[in-house]
Amino acid sequence: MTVFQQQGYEGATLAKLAAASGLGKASLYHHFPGGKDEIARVLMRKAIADLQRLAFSRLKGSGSARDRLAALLDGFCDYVDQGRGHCLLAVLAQGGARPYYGSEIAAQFQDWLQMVTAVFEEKGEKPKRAKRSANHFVEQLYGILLMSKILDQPGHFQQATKRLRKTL
Amino acid sequence: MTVFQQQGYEGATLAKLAAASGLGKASLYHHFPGGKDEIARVLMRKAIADLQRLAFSRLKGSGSARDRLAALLDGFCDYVDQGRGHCLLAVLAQGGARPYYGSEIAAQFQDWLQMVTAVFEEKGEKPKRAKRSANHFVEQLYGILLMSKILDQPGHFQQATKRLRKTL
DNA sequence: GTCTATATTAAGATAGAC
DNA sequence: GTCTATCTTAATATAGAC
Repeated sequence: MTVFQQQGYEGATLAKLAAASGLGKASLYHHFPGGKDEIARVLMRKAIADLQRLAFSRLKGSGSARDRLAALLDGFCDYVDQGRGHCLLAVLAQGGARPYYGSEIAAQFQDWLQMVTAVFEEKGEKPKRAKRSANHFVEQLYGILLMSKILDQPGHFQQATKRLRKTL
Repeated sequence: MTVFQQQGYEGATLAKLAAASGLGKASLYHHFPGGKDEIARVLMRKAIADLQRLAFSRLKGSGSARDRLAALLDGFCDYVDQGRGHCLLAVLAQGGARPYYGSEIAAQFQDWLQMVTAVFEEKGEKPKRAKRSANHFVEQLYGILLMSKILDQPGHFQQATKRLRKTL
């Protein structure tokens, strides 16, 4: 997972994957006969499951709408290791592998956006505005993550997510 | 430029660069003796110059602070071809090539953030708050761009930037 | 300046021993 | 289930003709 997150699909060579896993290349093919493509696909589904479990599932908790959005934000921070890590879904959706994995990722984000939209409606916003708020919220999560990578300043992610938390 | 934007550093092979440029591989080495690394570096500096010229330089215009921020936003939309293209700087800052190009990119974004901060101070915001506003603004630009890639819906970029324009 | 041809290395992938 | 060894292809890079 780390290799794909940091190096992207093309940069994640079997040699690096073998080294990172502690196995030989042939052993990787024993577990993943489909090779690199299968490894990436399994990791993509794991990333979806992780992000669902750590972040978006927390919208279904008890608590107020505001608290559940805050819980989602906290879960996202955990998922990306407080800005030190990446999101594999964002990585795969941007690079040359997008044609192979993009549609499944897009469909998942559409689901998640609907979940967030429902929470903003709960807060009293009308459907159209709730949808805009949901888009804005998720865009902020990924905007903060991306700018933290670009600026490469420890603390930027924490400051920006703290700022976002206040606006909820 | 397009090949690097779409395929990332590792995915941008010399064969693809040759095909896209209409030259043979050997001709690319005539113009760029340093090979792929030199091509990427030249393109990175061109991307900085383009983004400066199309977007951030417009903060220095006449007009109100609000109008100049809107001009920056419009310039950014042009730079990324209304969401259809990528930003090479974001691509290089995220992938495996980050150790080689990241510091120059980070320094440039620090400069740009300072320029945006100054405009928010002009709008009457105190230094601390102006810095937060500037961070938030640039994060939104890149958050919108990234989410447009993830969702892959024509129109999402336009809708989101229109929404952002209203909040200025 | 551009090309063909080629050298060299690394990548993805498989065979078969243990 | 893991390994060494190997195959095939593709990648970076260069030589040298035109």
